[in-house]
Amino acid sequence: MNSPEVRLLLGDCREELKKLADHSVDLIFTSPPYADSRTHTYGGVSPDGYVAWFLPISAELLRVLKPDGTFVLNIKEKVVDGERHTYVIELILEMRKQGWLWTEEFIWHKKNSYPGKWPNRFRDSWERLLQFNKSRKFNMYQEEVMVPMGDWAERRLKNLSETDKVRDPSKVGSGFGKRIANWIGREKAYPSNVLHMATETRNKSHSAVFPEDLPEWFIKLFTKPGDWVLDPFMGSGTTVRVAQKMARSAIGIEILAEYFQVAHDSLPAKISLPVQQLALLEKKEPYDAAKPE
Amino acid sequence: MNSPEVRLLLGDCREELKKLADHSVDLIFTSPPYADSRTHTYGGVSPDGYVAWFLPISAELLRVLKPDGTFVLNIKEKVVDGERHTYVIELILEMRKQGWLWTEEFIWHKKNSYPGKWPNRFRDSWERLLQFNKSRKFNMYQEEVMVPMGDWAERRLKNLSETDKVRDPSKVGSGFGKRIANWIGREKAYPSNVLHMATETRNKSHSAVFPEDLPEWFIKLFTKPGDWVLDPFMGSGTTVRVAQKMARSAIGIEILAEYFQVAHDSLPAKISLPVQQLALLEKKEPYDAAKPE
DNA sequence: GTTCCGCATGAATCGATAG
DNA sequence: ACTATCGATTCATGCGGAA
Repeated sequence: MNSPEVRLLLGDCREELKKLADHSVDLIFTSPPYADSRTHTYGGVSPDGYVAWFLPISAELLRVLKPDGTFVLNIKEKVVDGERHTYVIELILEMRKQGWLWTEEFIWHKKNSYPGKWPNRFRDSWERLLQFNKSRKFNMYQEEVMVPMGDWAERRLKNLSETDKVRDPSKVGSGFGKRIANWIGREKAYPSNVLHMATETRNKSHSAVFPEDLPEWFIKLFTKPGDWVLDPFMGSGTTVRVAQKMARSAIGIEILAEYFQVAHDSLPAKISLPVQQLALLEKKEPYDAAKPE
Repeated sequence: MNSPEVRLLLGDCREELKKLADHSVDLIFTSPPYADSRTHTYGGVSPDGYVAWFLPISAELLRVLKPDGTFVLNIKEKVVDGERHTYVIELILEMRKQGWLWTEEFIWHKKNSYPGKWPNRFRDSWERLLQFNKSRKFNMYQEEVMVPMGDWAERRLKNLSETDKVRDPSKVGSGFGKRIANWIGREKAYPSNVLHMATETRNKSHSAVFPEDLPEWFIKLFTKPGDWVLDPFMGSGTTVRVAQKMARSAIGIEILAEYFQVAHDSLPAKISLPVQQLALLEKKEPYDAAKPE
C-alpha cells in the first residue's frame, strides 16, 4: 500500500465531491450540519428543506464509495414545534430510492450530557449512526472492535457441565442452542449496536461535534490501514485527524475557512496545502478562536 | 377518584377497541407483535403489510386517548434481506397524517440482548419507544421519575475546573459552569431519553416481552394514581399488572386465550371476569403452563 | 445471613441446502 | 430463479442452591 495521505478541500461539498473519482473511498463518516444550525453556511438549511438539500450530496457519495464500502451518517432530528421533525426518517426512505441499502442503525449513547429538562421532554442523550451500503457484501473487520468479556466468563468457564460440552437445544423451541465449551480461551466478546461514549468535554482550540472515539470505532470496523476515509462535512477535522493517526488515507471537505484552518492546523502529521487553497484562505476572515460555536 | 379497577377484554383489539369510549384513556403503553412474530395470531403480519395492518388500530387509539394523554409504542424493525426494514419509520409518517404528534423517541437499551454473531452485523441491543400525543399540551409528571444524583455534579464540576477553566475561561462564565453549579447539592436529577433495562429472561410461568420496569417508568411519567392505562396487545399482562400495583385503572386486550389467562391469573389483586368472557375461555383450549412460547 | 457459582433463557439472523 | 427449512452462532441476567 502507498503511504497514507490526507487531502483537505476547501469548498462546498456539493462541488468538491465532483472532483473525486468513482469507487475510490472505503468509508464515509460524517456528521452533517443539522437543520437550522450553522445557518451561515450551506444557506441555512431548514428542516422542511433538509431532504432535498441532502439528496444530491448522498448521490455523489454513492458514486465515490467503493462497492464494498460503507457510509456512516451521524444525525439526529431536532425538535420543531414540539415534535421530533421527520427529515431524518424521510431521508432514509429517499436514500433507499437512490440505491442505498439501510443496513443498520447504531445508537450513540452520549453518557455525559449535563442534567437538564424542558417542560415536555428530558435531555436528549442519543444520536443516530445510520449505516448505509451499496451492496450486501461489504468489508467489516469485527475482531477489531471486540471488547473484554464480562467477569462472569471466568467463573462460568472454570467448570463445564456435561450439557455445556454439547449443543444444548433450548427447551422452549426458540431454535437456539448453546455450546458453552466454544468459549474456552476467549477473552473478548463482540460489541452490540449501542455505543456508549462521552461527548467531548476537553475542548481544545476547536470544538468537536463528536469525540474521537466515535470515528475511531467505525474506522476500525470498516477499514484497514491504507484505506480511504472521507468526511464531506469535516468541520474542525475530527474524522480526518483520527484517520491520519490510524494510518488511513483521508479526504476532508469543509466549506468554512475558519473550520478548515483548524482542521489543517490540528493534524498530528502536518500537510502542505496547494497554493490555490492558500489563496482562498487568505481571502476569508482570519481564524478567530472564540468564533466557532 | 374512584377505586382503581382492571378490565380485561378477550378478543381482537381491532374489534374490542370499538367498545371503549372516546377520550377515556390517559396512557396507552403497548408492544404490538413485531412483523412476522406471533404468526399464530393476527395472521402473521408481514413486514410489507405492517403499516396497513396497524393504521386502523392507531386510529382507534387516537379516538380513545384523552386530549392530554400519551401513547407510547414499543417497537423495533427486523432485518429483511440484509437491511433494516422501513415499516417502523413509514408508520411514524402515516400516523402523523392521522393526526398524531410524534413528540419524542426514547431508546430502550437492552443490557442483555439476544446473542448471536453474523458476518455483517452485531447484536441488536436496543428498541424504540415512540411517544405520540394528540396535543402539544399533555400531562407529564417529570419529578416522578427522577433518579438519585450520585456524585454526578461533583465529578462534572471537578472536570470543569481542572480542564475547561484553564483552557477556556469563557466557558465558566458563559453559563456552562453556572448550569452545572445549579445542580450541586441536589439529591435527584432528571433522567434522559435513554433507558437502560435488562430483558426479562427468567421464566416465571409466563415469559414477558419487556421487564416491569419499562411500563412502570412510563406510567409514573405520564399518569397519576387513578388514571386509566390501556394496553391493546396485553400479552401476558405486564402492563396491566404494573398498572394495578401502582393504583392506576387499566384495560388490557388480548386475542390469545392462553395469554389472556396468564394475564388474568397473575394480577396481584384478583378480578372477576364477566360470564361472557368465561364462556369464551371455556371454548378455547385450557391453559397449559408449558405451552406459551 | 452473605457470597459464590451453576445454569436456562431470550421480538435474531445468516448461509447452505432442499423443494 | 425463488421460497421454505435447517443448523450454527452467542452473552448478560437473575434465580436458586451451595459454600
